[in-house]
Amino acid sequence: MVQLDDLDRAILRLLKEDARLTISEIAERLNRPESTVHFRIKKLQERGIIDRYTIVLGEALRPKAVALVYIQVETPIIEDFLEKYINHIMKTLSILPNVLAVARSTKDSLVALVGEENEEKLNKFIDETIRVLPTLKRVEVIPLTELVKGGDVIGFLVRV
Amino acid sequence: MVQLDDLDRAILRLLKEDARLTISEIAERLNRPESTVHFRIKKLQERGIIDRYTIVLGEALRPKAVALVYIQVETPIIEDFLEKYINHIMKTLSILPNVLAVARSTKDSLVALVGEENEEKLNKFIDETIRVLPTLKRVEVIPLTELVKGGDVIGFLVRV
DNA sequence: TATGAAAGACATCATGT
DNA sequence: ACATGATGTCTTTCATA
Repeated sequence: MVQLDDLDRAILRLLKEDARLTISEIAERLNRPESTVHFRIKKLQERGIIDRYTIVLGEALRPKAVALVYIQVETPIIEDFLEKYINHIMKTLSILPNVLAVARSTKDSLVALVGEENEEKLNKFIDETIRVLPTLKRVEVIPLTELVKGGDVIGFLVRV
Repeated sequence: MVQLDDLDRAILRLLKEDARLTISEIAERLNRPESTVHFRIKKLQERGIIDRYTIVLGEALRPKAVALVYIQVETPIIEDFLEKYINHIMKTLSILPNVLAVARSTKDSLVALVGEENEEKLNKFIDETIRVLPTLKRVEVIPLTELVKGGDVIGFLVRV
């Protein structure tokens, strides 16, 4: 369904590294004419393969302590309530600036990626904002001490 | 330590949404001269606050089924071995294209974000590549069914 | 640090091979 | 897919406040 040839992939890889490369620079590196590179990029954008261009923020603005928080809620008698309650928690967490990402997991659980300046503040946040939520069955905190792959994902997620 | 004024933040927010906005467009939206906006962006880059420019890949290239895999290894007698073994696992996983991110957690655990076309392939991958690793104490799979905040993080992480 | 103006570089598009 | 050229826009630099 998604047809990409070597040139498309090469262009995407270069833009992923540095989206500010000029068409002429890309053309030179790949030994292709500028007009071709321009045409390909235009198509990649139109096809939605390039979704958007963005910046990654540097260390200075990234939280130093991050953790995944797995939240499982108590299963009520009425299942419809569970759905609404989980959605409510997710929306509530999403608003907070130190909640970098929120994802639904199973029927009765969700995960949040949280960040703070340091460990103490992070734990304080988890204790005072998450653990206090009513009718939780389980809260599992998975600290992330070192990012090996996807190392700058925090710089991508953090807001200013 | 990081001094950002309102103008800096406004510029960063705009670039985060769309890093291809021209200086003149940004200048117009913020009612500032182009040269000022140019100067600020230059400084933000020099200070490393803007780390880099990149693209987010669209739905077509994103894995449809993603999950966090929490991996805890058996603690051996010799602690030095634990360290080396965990590093080895992390490096091994990092090479794989459907492993989107890898992070160290505690002394004896790590987390991987894995993605595949569909659920079956994802489970197959986890079973055949992760669960088979020797001396694991616990493997916890947390499927991510819906990303509420940070929704395009997969498009940021995925490689071509 | 901020600004205005000027010069050069660039993307974009049309046309044709 | 590639080449070329024309056009308007953008970035970058610099002098000045």
